[in-house]
Amino acid sequence: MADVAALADVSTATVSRVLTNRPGVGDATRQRVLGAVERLGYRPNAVARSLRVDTTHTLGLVIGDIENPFFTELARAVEDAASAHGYSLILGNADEDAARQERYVEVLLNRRVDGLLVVPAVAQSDAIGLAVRQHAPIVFVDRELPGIDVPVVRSDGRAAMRELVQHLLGLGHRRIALISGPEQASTGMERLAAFRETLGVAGVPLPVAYMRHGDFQEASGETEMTALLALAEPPSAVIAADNLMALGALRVIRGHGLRIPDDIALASFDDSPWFELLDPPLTAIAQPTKEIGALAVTTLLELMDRHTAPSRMLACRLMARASCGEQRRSTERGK
Amino acid sequence: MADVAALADVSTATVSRVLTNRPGVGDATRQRVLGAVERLGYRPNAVARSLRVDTTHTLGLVIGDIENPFFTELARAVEDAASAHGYSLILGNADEDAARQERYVEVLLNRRVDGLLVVPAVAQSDAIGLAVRQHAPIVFVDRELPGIDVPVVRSDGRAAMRELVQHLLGLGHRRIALISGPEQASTGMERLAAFRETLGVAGVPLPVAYMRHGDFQEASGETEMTALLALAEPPSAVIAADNLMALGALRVIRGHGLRIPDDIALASFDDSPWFELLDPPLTAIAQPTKEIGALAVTTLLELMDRHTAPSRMLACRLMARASCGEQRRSTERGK
DNA sequence: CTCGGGCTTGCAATCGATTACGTGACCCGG
DNA sequence: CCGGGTCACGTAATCGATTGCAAGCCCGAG
Repeated sequence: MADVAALADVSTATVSRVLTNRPGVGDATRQRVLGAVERLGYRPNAVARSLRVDTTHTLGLVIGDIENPFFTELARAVEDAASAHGYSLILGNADEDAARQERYVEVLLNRRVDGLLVVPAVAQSDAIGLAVRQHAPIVFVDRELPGIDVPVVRSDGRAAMRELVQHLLGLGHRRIALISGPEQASTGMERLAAFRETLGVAGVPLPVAYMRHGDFQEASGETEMTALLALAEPPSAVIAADNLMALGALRVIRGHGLRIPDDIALASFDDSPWFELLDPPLTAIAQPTKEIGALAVTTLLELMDRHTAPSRMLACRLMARASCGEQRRSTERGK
Repeated sequence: MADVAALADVSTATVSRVLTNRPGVGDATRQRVLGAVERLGYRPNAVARSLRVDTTHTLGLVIGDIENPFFTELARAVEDAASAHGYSLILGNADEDAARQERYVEVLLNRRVDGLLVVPAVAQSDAIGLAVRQHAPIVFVDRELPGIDVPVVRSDGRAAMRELVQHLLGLGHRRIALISGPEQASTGMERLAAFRETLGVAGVPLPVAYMRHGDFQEASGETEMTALLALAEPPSAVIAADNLMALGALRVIRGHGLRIPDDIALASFDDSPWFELLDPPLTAIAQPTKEIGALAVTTLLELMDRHTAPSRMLACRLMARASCGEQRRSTERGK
């Protein structure tokens, strides 16, 4: 910057004023400065600027598992929204691991991100607790943490699960199993609770063996589906609490040579573009991922601005296809 | 930091030494400092540190289209590798748009990332050209830019395409079409060239109408496949140059009520976990995405360290499945 | 007792910007 | 011709760390 100033024969203060479009610089001087900038290929040092103005124009996003299409779509939506608001995004992948999550939260806060979006991977987090006490702007996405009071942006898994179960009941299923998420994940718990509740209200029995816990990974979908098929009385329908476990479950079903939906019905949380290309197309609950991401960013910006922001919940959509019986005309088509 | 120093009754210099694990601090003092850090919930300011030591421990990644599963997998691999080496990752999505790409490169360099990974989206880039002249450490991934001499890490699309075409020829196909990428993308061109060449060597005619240009997006796969089916003599086999276009093409094939592979065969660049769950499972060329990402990072680190690094090319693998005829025993399973 | 050397610690410059405040030039009305 | 106001620009402090240099201390050898 000093070089630019020297070449343009002004002070660094003036260079700064030109580069930040501040008034109080003569037109001639401005041109001279811009010329010098151009000639020298000068690059303002955003690090120094951040130090001085105490703002980095950067947001942080810590997600549970970047392998999971739901999270990658979320990351994309967040990146879009952030960039639209002039913010860069630093991405952290916790890999559903407590230590990695803590480390990332620390690192991002040390980097002085202006705000932090977190999909909490584990039930407890000292780092987040401390940060919240220090009034760091944090918003939870998709999941929440008990006892930590920050805005949450997520979809209504309870209503969605209820709708899906009723859909299955309506198709005549009475032996319905659920491959749920880990106990620590609030989303997993919520979906399980809604599942039990809806069956209970309908007076449909629910054997303990029909409630399985996976870890949101493909392998656990395989494991749990295998266990279900080994039961004396296997379920007639299975719900997977996320798309990776659905993928694993599907593999096992195919491996056993079973037919969908005649031998067993399958439905999944999280829709995917290729679900409708399967044979039969897979029934799924579509989360409004893009909206969640965009809303998470605006909520975070609001929190940064006003020091308070409301939690928000978005509705899911049931994409009823043929994988649960009674071929229905599916209503959706691409986008 | 001053607060910590005051509380521990030392100078900020000593606090710094303790926090960076430098020798020359007495044990008692060290403990006092750590205690003060703990009590105050002190967070070192990485921005200030970066300004002083002129290194941010951050890498930048600008990818073509975050919507594309290939790139998200790449991003994941890069994030993994970066984090393993102690670096954070700032992610930029150029959306296959020249202006956005330029903007991101500028922003990331202004942020003083220690190194930059770019999947060049367009044929020309002033920002990258300038940066390279200024000796910014940049590595290209997957694609390259003519006239700009930086290390490139990518897979061997030429050999892969050759193998795929020969596979199709071996299955008896003689009317083979290609839905390629845009002319600006080096990968698109390379795949097209290998396609023509292999057919030429085999003496198989290639109508101009069989060479279509998409833009790597799903919609263009639909468009081009529709055009191919409308030909007087439609191809017996179609290759899509990426998985999104394959998805679009598949939609159209299904929409026309055609059967794979009897009516038309389909193969794709970029494998996906769900390809083998389709009916019939889709033949694809699997790129070593994880390896590309990891190698890109190590290449970049090498470049940062030694100011020079070689380009590297990795081999693809043909996943021959049933979508091109003659059910073969596929050799792969999972990852 | 003195001196040198090793260890611990503090002082102060530095990284590259932003910005409050001050200063001089110029204009204009009275 | 003078006072005040406006405008353009420079001076220097500041953000929060790191680090070269020097100073103080303690200890043992001579």
